[in-house]
Amino acid sequence: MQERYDFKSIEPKWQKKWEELKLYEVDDFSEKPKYYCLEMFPYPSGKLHMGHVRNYSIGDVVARYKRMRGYDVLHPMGWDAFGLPAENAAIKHGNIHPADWTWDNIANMRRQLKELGISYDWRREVATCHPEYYRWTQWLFLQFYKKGLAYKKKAPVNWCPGCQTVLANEQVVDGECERCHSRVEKKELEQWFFKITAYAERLLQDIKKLHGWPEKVKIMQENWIGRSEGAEITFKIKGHEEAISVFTTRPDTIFGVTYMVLAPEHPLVEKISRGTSQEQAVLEFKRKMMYLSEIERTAETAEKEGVFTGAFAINPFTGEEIPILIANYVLVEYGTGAVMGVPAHDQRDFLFAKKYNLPIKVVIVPPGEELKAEKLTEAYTGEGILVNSGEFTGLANKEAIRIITREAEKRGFGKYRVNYRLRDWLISRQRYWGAPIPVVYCEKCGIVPVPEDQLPVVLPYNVEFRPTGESPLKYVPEFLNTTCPECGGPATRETDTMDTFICSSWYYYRYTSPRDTEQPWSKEKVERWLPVDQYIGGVEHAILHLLYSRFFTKVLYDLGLVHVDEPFTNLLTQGMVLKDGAKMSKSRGNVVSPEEIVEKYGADTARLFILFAAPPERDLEWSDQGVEGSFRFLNRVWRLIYQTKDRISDELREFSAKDKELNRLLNATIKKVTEDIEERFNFNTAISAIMELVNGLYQYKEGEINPGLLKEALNKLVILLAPFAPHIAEELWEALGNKQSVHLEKWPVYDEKALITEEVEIVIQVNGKVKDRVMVPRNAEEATLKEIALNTPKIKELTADKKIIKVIVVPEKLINIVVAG
RNA sequence: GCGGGUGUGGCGGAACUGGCAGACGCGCUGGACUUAGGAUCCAGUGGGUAACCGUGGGGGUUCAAGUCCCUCCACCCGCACCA
Repeated sequence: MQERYDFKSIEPKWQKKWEELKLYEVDDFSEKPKYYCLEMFPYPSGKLHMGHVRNYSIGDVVARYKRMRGYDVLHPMGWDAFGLPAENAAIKHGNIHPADWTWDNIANMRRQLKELGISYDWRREVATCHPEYYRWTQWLFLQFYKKGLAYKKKAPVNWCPGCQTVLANEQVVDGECERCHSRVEKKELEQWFFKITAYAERLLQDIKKLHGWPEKVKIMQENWIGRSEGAEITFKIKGHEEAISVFTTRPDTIFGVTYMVLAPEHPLVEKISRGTSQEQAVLEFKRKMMYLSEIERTAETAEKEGVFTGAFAINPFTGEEIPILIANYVLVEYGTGAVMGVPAHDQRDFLFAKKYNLPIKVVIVPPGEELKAEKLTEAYTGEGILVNSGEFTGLANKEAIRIITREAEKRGFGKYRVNYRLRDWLISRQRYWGAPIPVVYCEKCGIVPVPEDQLPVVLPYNVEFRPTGESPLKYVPEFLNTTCPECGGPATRETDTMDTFICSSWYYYRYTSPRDTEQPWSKEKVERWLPVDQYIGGVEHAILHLLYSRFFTKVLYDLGLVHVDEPFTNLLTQGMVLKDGAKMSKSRGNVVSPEEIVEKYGADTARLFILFAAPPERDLEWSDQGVEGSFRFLNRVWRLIYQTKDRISDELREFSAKDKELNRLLNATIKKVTEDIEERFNFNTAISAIMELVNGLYQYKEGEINPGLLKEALNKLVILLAPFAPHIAEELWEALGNKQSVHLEKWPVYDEKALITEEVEIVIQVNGKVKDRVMVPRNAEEATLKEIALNTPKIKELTADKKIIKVIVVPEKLINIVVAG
C-alpha cells in the first residue's frame, strides 16, 4: 500500500478490473429478488455537466447498496439521442453531420461516465437514434395507429420560428419554446397527434397509485390534466340553423346568463355576424387578435376586450334573447370555445359586463342574505340559494347543478360533461434528426402505414440541412418517393419525424432486451424487471417525459405488451446544482466542469462532495472548499488504514471499556448509514455518520487496541464507504488483505446489543431549561432517577427555596423539575 | 390569484413519533510537528462579562416547541382569463 492516496492510478485500475470481472452485468433471471434502478438518460450534448454527475451519483449509491443487500440490480444507461441540437450544430458548422456529431458526443460522454465509475451494465446501452432502436419506436407508432391512437388532423398548432418546427403544448412555456425561448406562433397545419386525451381519466385516477412519487409532481400532473366537471348546454341562435354549445361548471347559474361570448376563432363567428351592422367590427377584431401573440392576448394584465357580433342566442331555459359577443379572454382550445356570461357569479364575466355595460342578474344569494345587482362590486362566486331561477328557485346551488343538468338533458339541450385541459399530443416535427413517421401517402389508398416487416424506415444520411420550416427529408427524392405497400403504385413517404419524447417514453423497456431483433422487448424479461423500482431525474420532466411515459405504459398495457400500468414505482426528483446561488450556465459564467474536478480530485471526491453537500431533492450549492473537504476526508480515511493496517489481526481480545465504545460507535454507524440510505436517501447524513466513525477510529488507534475489533471496524468502514466512493473503497479493501471485490460484499448488519450501554447520560431541567446532567444506570427506576436528580449539588442549590410542583421523568432522556416561586 | 416548497451559526446543512438546538463538513482561532506549511494531528468555535437570549415576525397549546395550532412576512418553483 502506498502512503499517498493516488486516485489517478487507483480509479482507472479498478474501472478496468470491474469491466474484466463483469461486476455490474446483471442476470436476467435468477433466484435473487430484482431491483430496477433507473436514472433519466441524457441527451448527448457533448459533455457531462454537474447535474448529470449528481443524478448518476445518487443512482449509483442506490444500485450499489441494493446489490450489497442481495438484489439483482438492473442499472442501465443510454442516450436520448435524437433532437434538435445535433441538427443545429450541423447547420451552424456546415461540415458536420448530426449523426456523426451525436455519435461523437456519445463516445465522449460514455468515457466520462466510465471515469466516474458508475456501476452500469454497459451491455444494455441503447441510443434512440440507432436504427435498431427507432425501428421499434416506429413499430410502436404503428401499434398506436392501429388502435386509433395516432391520427392526423389540421389544427392550429404551436409553431416555433427558432426551431422551425411545431411543438407540443407541453413544450410551450410562458408562450415561449422551452428549448430556444423563441415566441411561439399559431399556425394552421396538418399534423400527427397521439390521442393522450383518451387516457386523461386514467392518467388522472392512477396518480393515486403513485405512493412513491413526490406530492409536487403528482399535483403538477393533476393540474396539467385539468379535469373539470360540468355541463354542456346548447343555445339556439336567433335566425340561424346552427346552435352554439357552451361548457360550464356552473349550470346552476343558467338563469343569470345575460350574454354569450365566443372565442374570436370560433368557426361560427363570421357566419353569424355576416350581414349585420357588426360585420366590419367583428372582422377587425379578429384580425387584431390574430396579430397578437398568445401571451399578449392572455397576459394577466391584458384588459378584457370584446365586440358584439350582431347576433343573439336564446337561453333554452328562459327563452330570453341574449347578445353574442366575441372576446379575447375566451380560448378556442378549451371546452367548446364558447362561454355563457354570468356576470353576477363569475369574476371575469363581471369585469367584462361592467366594461361593456351588459346587464347583471343575481341568481344565487348566500343563505339569509340579499344581493342587489346594482350594488355588486365583484361577482358572488360562493355557495347559496337560487333566486330568480324559475322552477329551480329556492334550491341550494350545489344541488341545482345536478338538477338543472338533468333537466337540460331531459329536454334535449344539454348534458353532463367532463372537460380536460389536457390536449392531444402533437408528435410531428418538421426536422431531420428524429425517427421518421412510418407512413406513406398513396394517391389511391391514402394514408398507408409502412408494413412492420419493412421497418425501420431508415433516415437517409445525405441530406441538406436548411431551416426552412419543412422537413429536410422533403428534398431527398430517394427517401421521399416510394411505392405504396398496398397497391404498389407510386407513393410518397411522410417526411416529418417524431417528437423525441416518443423515443424516451419506452426506453426503460428496451433496456431489458437491448439487442432483441425480433421484438421491442421480451415479455418475459419485462415481467422480470418492470416496474422500475426507483427512477431518478430532474423535476423539469414532471409533466413532459413522466406524463408521456405513463401514457405509453397504459397503452402498452392495453395492448397486452406489458404487465404493468404504471412504469415507475418510486420517483426521486433531484434538486439543481447551483453556483453562487444560481443555476450553472454558460451565459452566467458560473459553470464548474465535472472533467476538471475529476482531473484534480478524482471521481470519488466529486461524487462524495455532491452527495454530502445536500440531500438529493434539494438544490445544491457548489463549493470549491467543500470539494476540498471531501478530498481531505478521503485522504484521512486512507491514512487511517495506512497507519493501522499492520496492527490488525484476527485476534479478538476481550473488550475493554474503550473497545466497547468503539464497538458501539461502529454498530451505531452501520444502523445510521443503513437507515439513511434505505428509508430517506439522506446520503449527506449517512456520509457524516461515516465521518464520525473515522473520527472515532482516530481516537481509538492511539494507545492500546484490540486487533480483532480494529480489523472488523476498518473492514466495515470500507464497506459502508463503498457505495459512495467505490474506487478508494476497493483499493483499501485490498490493502486490508481481502481478495474479492468489496462490491460483492454483503451489507453489514448492526448488532443491537452493542448499542446498549450500561450507563446513560440524562439531562436535568428546571422549568424546561437544562441545568445539569448526570450519568445513571440504564435501567434505573423512576423513583431512583428522581432522587438522583433532586440531589445533585447544582439542582439542590437551584431548588433550595422553591416549591417543587412536579417532576417529569422521561427514561433514558431527561428529568424536568417544575418549580414555583 | 391558486397550488406546492423553503426560511436554523460567518457558510453548506443536522435534529426519529414534541424531550440536550446547531451533528458532520467548510471557514475561523489557538496549539503540536516542522527548514517551511496553504500538508497533517490535537483543541476551541451561535450571541452575551453574566443571569440569560437564540431556529423569518407575532400570538397560542404544553412540564417541555425548530417540531403542534392560529396569524403575518420573505424568497423559490409550478399553474394561471380553463369558463
